[in-house]
Amino acid sequence: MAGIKDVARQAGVSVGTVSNVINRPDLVSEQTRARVQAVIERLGYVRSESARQLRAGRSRIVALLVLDMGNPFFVDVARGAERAARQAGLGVMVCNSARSPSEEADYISLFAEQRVRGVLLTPADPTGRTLDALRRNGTPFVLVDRVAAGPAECSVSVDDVNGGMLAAGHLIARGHRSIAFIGGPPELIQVRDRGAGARAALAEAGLPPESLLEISADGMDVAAGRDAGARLLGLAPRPTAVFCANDLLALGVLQAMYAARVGVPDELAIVGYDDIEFAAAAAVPLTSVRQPAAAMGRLAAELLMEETSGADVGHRHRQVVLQPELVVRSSSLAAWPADR
Amino acid sequence: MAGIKDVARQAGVSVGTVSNVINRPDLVSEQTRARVQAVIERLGYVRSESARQLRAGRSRIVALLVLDMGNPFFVDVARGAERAARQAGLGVMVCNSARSPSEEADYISLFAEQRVRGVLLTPADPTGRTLDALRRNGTPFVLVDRVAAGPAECSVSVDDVNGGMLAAGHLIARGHRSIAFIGGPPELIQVRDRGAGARAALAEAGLPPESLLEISADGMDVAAGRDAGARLLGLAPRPTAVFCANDLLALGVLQAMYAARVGVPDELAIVGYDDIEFAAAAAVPLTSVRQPAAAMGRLAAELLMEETSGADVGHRHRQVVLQPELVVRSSSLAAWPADR
DNA sequence: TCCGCCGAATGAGTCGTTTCAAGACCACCA
DNA sequence: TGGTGGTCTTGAAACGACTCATTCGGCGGA
Repeated sequence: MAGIKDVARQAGVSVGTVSNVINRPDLVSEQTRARVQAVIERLGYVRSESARQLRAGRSRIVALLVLDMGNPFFVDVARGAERAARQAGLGVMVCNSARSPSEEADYISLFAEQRVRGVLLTPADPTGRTLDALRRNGTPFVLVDRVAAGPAECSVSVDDVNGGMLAAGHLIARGHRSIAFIGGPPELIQVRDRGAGARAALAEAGLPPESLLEISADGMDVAAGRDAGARLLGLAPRPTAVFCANDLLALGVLQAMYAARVGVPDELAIVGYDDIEFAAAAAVPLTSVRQPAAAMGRLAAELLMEETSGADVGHRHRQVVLQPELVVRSSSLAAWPADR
Repeated sequence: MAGIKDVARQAGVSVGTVSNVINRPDLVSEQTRARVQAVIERLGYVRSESARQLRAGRSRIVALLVLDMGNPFFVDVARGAERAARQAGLGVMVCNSARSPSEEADYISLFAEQRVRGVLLTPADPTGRTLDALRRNGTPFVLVDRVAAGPAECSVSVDDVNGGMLAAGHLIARGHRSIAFIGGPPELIQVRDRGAGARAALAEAGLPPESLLEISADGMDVAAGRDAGARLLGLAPRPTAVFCANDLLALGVLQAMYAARVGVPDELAIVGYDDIEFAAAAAVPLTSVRQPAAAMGRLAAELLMEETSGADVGHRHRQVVLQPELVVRSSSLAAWPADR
């Protein structure tokens, strides 16, 4: 494979000049530039990124380490981050820790070897060892979908309490007075926050706390939702609406209702959370709370680039909190409450 | 950041010895090794991948360029490829061309700059310019989910004709004698092959060709499926079963049936294709034809590594064709045909 | 003719690692 | 004592591009 020296020799100039043709064309005379360009084309010369990096001391790559590549949410985060990085001439390397602390640690050391510009991540390791490793070797990072522990670190997250308020508020506005909240394992902060938001919405509307019936699912997947839906069906005065902490739970509930021939939304309104791609594809398109995933990715990348840009003036570590958005579809639009 | 020279100085040995401690520990005496290791730990030394690459002339990274990161199929391909590459000590860089030939071309030149070990890709550019670029600069590649044009190239693909046979054969075995096939735009080879498989299954069962009613959707998404489902509902003797070229189409049909209160599977059986993650999460869990996505990724990576391994002995370019698998769920299991 | 200036081109030095021929040291045997 | 073999260690030469102080050549003005 042709190197810069081959180009220089064939064009009859020095390597320095070839380098200038590529990186600072204004320093080179018109005709020299044309001649060198021609040789570059002819030889199919491609510069070696590793040599550039070695010289520059750091790479032009930002790492993005997500919890689950299969989750459309993170795919959107990746898209947002990629776009922002591209505009700044940086590449994004997307990696998947699959919620495994050991894979996460593997990737972190890979990143260190690669001398990446910085890391955007949602940590999988609850002990925080991952972040310590980054801090130790001085790799800049931005937390995604988590709030930073202290003011010396950047993070971008979403306001889950408000998300819960949006969902429950919508159901209340549609006339529902008895609402179930299907949450997953209560140790997940996100689930707790969404429930808290729902309670706040009830209180704000002047409804008694008993109007919200909390059902705890033993997971955050479709099967758990199906189980919870079955339990819901067994209740004597059945709630007229259900708010699920997650779209998968909502899809599970929908399955249970279909099997029991309970009409959605007329006999039971459903609101999910996350607005995953298939929320709109469900048998009854699902009303859901959308997280601004692409914006998170973009902001995270921008914070990182601000921190690592040459212009050292004034990067303040920030903890950005974004607001979710309610996407209304058929599953919460029963005809009757509007009629009353 | 500490370099190998700092380690050497502090440990009182030469850089060569430090390198040996890291890469060929058996050449170094026990006590020297321990001393050097201690210094490495203390200084937090991390070797620079770019310097290694520069020396080695090529990187330890395999690129995977997929059509659509949002598609669970490709996520599985990525997982398979990643696992195989990991075992061989290589990293995988997953990139998303989003079906755009220009983005694809951008990535190809990025890969060239990075001197990647090889590329696994599903080309987005129908003109084949992408592959020419790879051939020109001698980057080894393996086609994924496409059949190679000639015997001088590797590919891993899936037998779509057989997939169509499996789907239609299943419906025939369940007693259906009038089946609709909802295909997407006919210029897609995959769609044509799946339809051809379905026709072959009918012929094999001795049914007349009219038993298969072909409906062409103007897309491969849920909306197109909903439209096709509406058209299906308008038919006078309505088929008792439908085979969709894609799970998204099938979900769209399911939506249309739910809205029209046509029972699935009792009044209409549905079979999809791809077995995407949400096939099982649909209101009626969807029978579907699963593509061995992870196996494709693994095999593609293995073919590439065989080609690029130092052991030059006998890599024959191969075109591997894998077989799909039918996953039966509720959407095709009506009670009645079994009873007859 | 000499000086100074300017744009253009040069080429040596540098980045951090791996590799490899050569050297140092020791033990053993003849 | 000299030779031989073996184990460790060394130091210098790559790898390919970028940078920057230096040089070159030409030109105008004194």
